[in-house]
Amino acid sequence: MNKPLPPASTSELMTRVNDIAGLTLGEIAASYAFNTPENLLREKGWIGQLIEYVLGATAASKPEPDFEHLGIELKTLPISYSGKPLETTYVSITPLTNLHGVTWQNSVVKKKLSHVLWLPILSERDLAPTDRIIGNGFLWQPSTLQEAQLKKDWEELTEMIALGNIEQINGHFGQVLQLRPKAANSKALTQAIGPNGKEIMTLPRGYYLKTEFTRQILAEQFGAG
DNA sequence: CCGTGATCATTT
DNA sequence: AAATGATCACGG
Repeated sequence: MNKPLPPASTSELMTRVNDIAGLTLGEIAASYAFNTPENLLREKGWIGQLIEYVLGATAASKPEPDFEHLGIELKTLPISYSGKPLETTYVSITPLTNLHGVTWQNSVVKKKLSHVLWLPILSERDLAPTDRIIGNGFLWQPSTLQEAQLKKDWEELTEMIALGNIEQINGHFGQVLQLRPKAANSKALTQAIGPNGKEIMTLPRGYYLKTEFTRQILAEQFGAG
């Protein structure tokens, strides 16, 4: 099977999304000769990469929306049998230096989350990757309230980073957006601002959406209860 | 090392 | 069980 081309329009993209709903990852992987691992221990991003391929995403490994010409970011969302998110959702790497002039409006987080294609995947751990089931994908843009929540957390976290307090931040900061390590391992280091503006080296961090936030997005789309 | 794709594993 | 911290693969 040839590599899928980028969808020409949003409606074509959503047609493809609807076409794969209900299929297992094993079924679509077989269609595209995509290797399927026994587990995700060593290929944690496999599901996202498979879906990107099948839908014709273009911006792999680039800090751009997955569908550049459509301005849409693709996020797979692992869900439980009861339809709740199983994991937080990675958004982007966290800038730790050169924060002068950075605002919510021009932030990478706002840019990334401005238009998202959520694709729930029934992904309980007792299901092998090949047996996991693709759900109903949908387009989403943050509501006024959601954006206000994101903005508040982002501004608080960014201020702490800019004031040299990165080492005080842990995963419990933020109502909907949190900061957590995002690195190869705990020995990876990157430059950051320390106390008194002194340069320090610290673990690279990423922005993540908490599960309660994505649970609400699913509830709005599919109905609570 | 950075940034993409995330989930695993341990702690609470 | 849920939340936080640690980790895996890959292209550049």
